[in-house]
Amino acid sequence: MPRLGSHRRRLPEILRLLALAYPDAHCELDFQTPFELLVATVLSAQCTDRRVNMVTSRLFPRLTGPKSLVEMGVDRLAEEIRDVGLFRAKARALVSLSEDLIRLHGGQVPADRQALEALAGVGKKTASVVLANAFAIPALAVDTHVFRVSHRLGLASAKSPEKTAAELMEIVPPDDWISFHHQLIAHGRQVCHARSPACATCTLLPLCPDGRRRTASPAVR
DNA sequence: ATCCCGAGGG
DNA sequence: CCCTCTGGAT
Repeated sequence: MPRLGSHRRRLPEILRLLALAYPDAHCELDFQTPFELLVATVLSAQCTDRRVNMVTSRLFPRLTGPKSLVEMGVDRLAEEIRDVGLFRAKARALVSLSEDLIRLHGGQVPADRQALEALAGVGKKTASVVLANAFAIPALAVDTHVFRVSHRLGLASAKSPEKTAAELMEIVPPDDWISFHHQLIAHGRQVCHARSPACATCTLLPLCPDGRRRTASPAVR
């Protein structure tokens, strides 16, 4: 069995195969404005995008901007978003977030990482999603899928999501960050599952150190 | 039981 | 670093 080269040699092929397998990978959250995406992303913690979209399809028609959420208040908002789980914490975060937007940015969502991460309830992950999908600014959010899949592919070795993001941004061209992010998530959801990855059907198997380990015949070890 | 594109607080 | 917040799907 031939050895796998360094990631620098494998990366272009990995990017090519991912683009081939997931040509339409994109943000699965429904939104019309940066503010709607920000709200949807906060709601998406520990919850499927499908469920977030069910909740926001009821919520968004009644929102004009952050002012609407402040006026709605934590308790009423919590009832509206109950189905996404963590609803009290998320309602509190969304109202504080809306107050921050009004106070600091005239109710507009800033297209700037530092400003985004300074908002209540917005961390690196949420900031990256908003930058990439609302403003088309290259960002590489490392969520649970990106972390797991990039490690299995041997593209990253850091133990924290932040350091993993740094490793990936070092080797992936900025123009590919957004699509790479969506493709790794699609792959993580559909094939490279946390528990038992479907290596047998994975088109990346020849390029994946972990997959080859998993599928190697026991006789040779 | 375990998982879902997290963030804040201790 | 660990815990908590939370409900629905599988």
